[in-house]
Amino acid sequence: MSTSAPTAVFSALADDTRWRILTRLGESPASASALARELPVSRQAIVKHLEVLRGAGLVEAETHGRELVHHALGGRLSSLARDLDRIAQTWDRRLGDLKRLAEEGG
Amino acid sequence: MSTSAPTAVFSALADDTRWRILTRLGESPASASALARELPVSRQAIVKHLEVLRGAGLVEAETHGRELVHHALGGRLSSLARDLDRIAQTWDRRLGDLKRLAEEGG
DNA sequence: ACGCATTGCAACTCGACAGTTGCATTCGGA
DNA sequence: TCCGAATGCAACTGTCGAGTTGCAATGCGT
Repeated sequence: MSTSAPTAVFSALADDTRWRILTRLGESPASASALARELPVSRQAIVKHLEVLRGAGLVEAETHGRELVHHALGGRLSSLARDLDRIAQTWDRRLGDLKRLAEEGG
Repeated sequence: MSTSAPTAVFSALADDTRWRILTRLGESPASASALARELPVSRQAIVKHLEVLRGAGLVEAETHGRELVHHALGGRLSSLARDLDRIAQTWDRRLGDLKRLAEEGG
């Protein structure tokens, strides 16, 4: 069970440029060079970001002619969403219990 | 609408020590000194992490006697979860559309 | 076959931040 | 009142990662 630390995915999502790339790929697939033309960073920077995103399971690549086309994957994100929601509810429940105890029982 | 970049919250969640602190506070509230006794880092490190977490709306502090007791807040996390799930579904839907187009329509 | 665009590899810079240590301060309890 | 434990502030170190530039290699289209 368990919810081991999702910090790896979080780090992948924690960079602004990387987030722009990721959401951009959510609109439609694109190659590194294409992204470099749209965003204000070098192609190499984009390539590194794509490696990180792919390593985190947020992006998948596919060779298309001589281009490497990347697209965003929702799976990892939605499973993360489920985990977070579960954790959040646990916290709030526990906190509610404590507050109730403090008011009643003292 | 829009879902502006949630990278701020992500950065707050992207550190292992910070994640340990946060989930620990999800179990039960605690002061910085108490956390420093449980975790293998100095109190000052913990304090800085708590500031970051509080800045991200993930933690709230409350003075209790001479102690500053912190507890985890689920709200920010569950709203993030909702956003992520929505985004993920959009990606997968768009990707599905593209795949269908490629197969049918050529 | 040839040229242009694409990808890939490598070295380098620079700033942000996690973590530490030391010291001052404040405040509750015996 | 006095001691111990808690917080707060400040300076410093070291590492990690985002971004750049330059060059080599590969492959599609004409």
